Amino acid sequence: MRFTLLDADRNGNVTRLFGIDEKGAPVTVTDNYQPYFYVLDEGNETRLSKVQDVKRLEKESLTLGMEKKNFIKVFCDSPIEIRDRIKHFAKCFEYSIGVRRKYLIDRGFYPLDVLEISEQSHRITRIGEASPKLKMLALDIEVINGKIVMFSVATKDGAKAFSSDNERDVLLKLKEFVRKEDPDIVATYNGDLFDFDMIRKRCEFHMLNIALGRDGSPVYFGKSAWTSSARIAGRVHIDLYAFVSRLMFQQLQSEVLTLGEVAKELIGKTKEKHSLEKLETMWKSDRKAMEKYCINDSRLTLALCENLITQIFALSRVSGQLPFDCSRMTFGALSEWYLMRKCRETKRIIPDSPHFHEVEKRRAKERIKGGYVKEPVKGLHSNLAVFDFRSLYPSVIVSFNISPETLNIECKSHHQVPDYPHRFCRDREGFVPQMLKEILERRAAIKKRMKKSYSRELNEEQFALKILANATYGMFANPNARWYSYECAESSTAYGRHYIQKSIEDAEKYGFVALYGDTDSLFVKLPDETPIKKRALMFLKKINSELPGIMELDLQGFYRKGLFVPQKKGDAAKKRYALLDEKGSVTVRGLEAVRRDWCPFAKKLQREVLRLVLLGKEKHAAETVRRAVAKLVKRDVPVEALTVDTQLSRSPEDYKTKNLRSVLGSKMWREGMKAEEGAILSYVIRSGSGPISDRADFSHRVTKQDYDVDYYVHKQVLAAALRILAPLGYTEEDFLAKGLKKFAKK
DNA sequence: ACCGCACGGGG
DNA sequence: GGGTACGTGCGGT
Repeated sequence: MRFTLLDADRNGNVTRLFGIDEKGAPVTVTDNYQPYFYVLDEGNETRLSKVQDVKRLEKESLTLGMEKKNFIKVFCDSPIEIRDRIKHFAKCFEYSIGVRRKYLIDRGFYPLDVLEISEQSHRITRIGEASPKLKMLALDIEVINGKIVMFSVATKDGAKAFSSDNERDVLLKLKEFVRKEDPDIVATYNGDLFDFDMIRKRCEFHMLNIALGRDGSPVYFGKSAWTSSARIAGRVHIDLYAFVSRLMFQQLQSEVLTLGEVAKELIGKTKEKHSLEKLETMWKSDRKAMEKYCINDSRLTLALCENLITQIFALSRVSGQLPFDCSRMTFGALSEWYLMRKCRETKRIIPDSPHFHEVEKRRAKERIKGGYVKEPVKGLHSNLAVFDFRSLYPSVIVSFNISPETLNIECKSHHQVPDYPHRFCRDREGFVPQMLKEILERRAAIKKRMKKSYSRELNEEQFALKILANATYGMFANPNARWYSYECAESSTAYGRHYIQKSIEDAEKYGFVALYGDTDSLFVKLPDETPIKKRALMFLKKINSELPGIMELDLQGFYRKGLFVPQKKGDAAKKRYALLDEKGSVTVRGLEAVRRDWCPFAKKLQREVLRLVLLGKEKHAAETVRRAVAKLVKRDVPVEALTVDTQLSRSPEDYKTKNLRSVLGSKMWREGMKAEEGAILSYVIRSGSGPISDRADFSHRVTKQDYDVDYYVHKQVLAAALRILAPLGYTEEDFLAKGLKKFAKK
């Protein structure tokens, strides 16, 4: 029998593999697997064989650091436990790798591999790869006053919703729908932290067991220190928010990762955003409209999943991690698992995770100096060229052989790190640079093929490789990482700073004005802001002829306009700019007031101001701000546009300080409304004096006559607008007409 | 200026 | 599979 591997879990020494067969039917295969770990062979075999619960020993030769060494493979059911018992006399390795993952690594199985299970021996062997057609279902729930009142499911055959005042019915119907569709993939948007968490809580309340698993098991939750994930046995739950927020956000223009914004950018479809109050009203008065809203959400989620699943699969194939896991990983974890696979394939010892006290020690070290930032020349500029180093840190690591085992060792020649005593061996290639070089070469080959004939699969594969390559530096700097190396991280950024600074100097010598530079990128214009293309290309050629190793400067693009906002004093280096390209589309970084404690009125104004400024309509922008201020002062702005939703992260009495949430929450208690952890409060600031926490009131009982003009003018509208207009020389005074001055702050 | 706390997504 | 996010902005002192 043949099947495509989609997921796996483990119970004791039995691993269950989930997949689908050639006809697309679900398959579960079990395989026995005896866990083990390694001990450095120091003549301690006899002693090891006497340790209780050790099942058997084997000898193996593996590379550790730069040398081959002899190890004893210790088979036992619980490597961590045995290791604790013997660590006083044996040097132990590979005890800290979860069995489910170690199984796949040892067997050499990659997700989406086609595996064959022999009828006679039950041995599982790898046959090839597949891109299977999978049954996908997207799920979305609606919650009113803490109860699940509605859900919708979307599949390729259409979408439907179910709602009822009886929550039990909703939950039972949900189970029925999912089990009837029997999807391979369940897609949600924030299902790990919201939908499935909510479903679990409400099931507990009703004492229901909602068995969504293919084996009849309920949804179960993988806990990690700061997040949790919802697993469904036999199906792959893809939480698109988890994926997008960890691995995709850098590719996105949008700085908020709401379903609406992400879907708009990736699939060109979006959703209407309703306030919580609106939803409540809909539930009371127009359930059909609410069903439509809910169905739209699950449709969007489905479309987004269809769009992203091939990318997730590409990451899975490259990193060797299951789609469920790799769609929830951070860059660092992904690259670590890749290296772990490669260790096994090249017969190396896989480094273990550091222990807590070791992590603490690493954390206590001084922060590693980061990339170089050239403060932007603030204001609006014309005719810009933007350069960036192609994969700066990966190319530095490869070019200078930066790896823990090549650091400060005896050798004939070495690379000397600028401004640091560290040196890296030049004679023999280190493990990390070797792996990285492989990734970069593989990616370059794919890009070459793409130039001849573009395909989506190739693009997704090169993107997966890019993620892996870019994560390598972060791994050196991450105290939790197996390949952590303070010196390697320090050296990577030192080389990075050296070469970006040098390229800035060279650009200036070449006659450009260097407007801004950050880590690996460089923004320039000509002094008279004349067209720049020809000179930029000449400059690029010159620089690249001088760069060492595989380092290379790329032309990122030409822009008609660029607006730069300087960092506040003492602020960490952060990208803050907006660009207008030759086709008229706008790129924004770090400027937008996207936090949810900004009211819709201020957010909308800021977007408009930015658009106008980039189009060169600065006066028009200023006038728009003035009009917005005047409208606020005339009390002509609807309360909804000033309403901010906030969530109680704990019960009101548990807040340690007096703040807006604690005050509002207690107010609710006093008035007999429940305000528990998780409650959403929609508030508007009333006029008056004293801290705003005292003046925040529930939006439904605030009218246009009550809102605090001063607060909304200064803390919302002008604060948002001035982020963009301040670098152009505007101050608050410019927007306060006579008669409004009394609202101005001294 | 500093400090403590909360935010993100979802409803 | 976690004993640990993370970078930042707000309000209060």
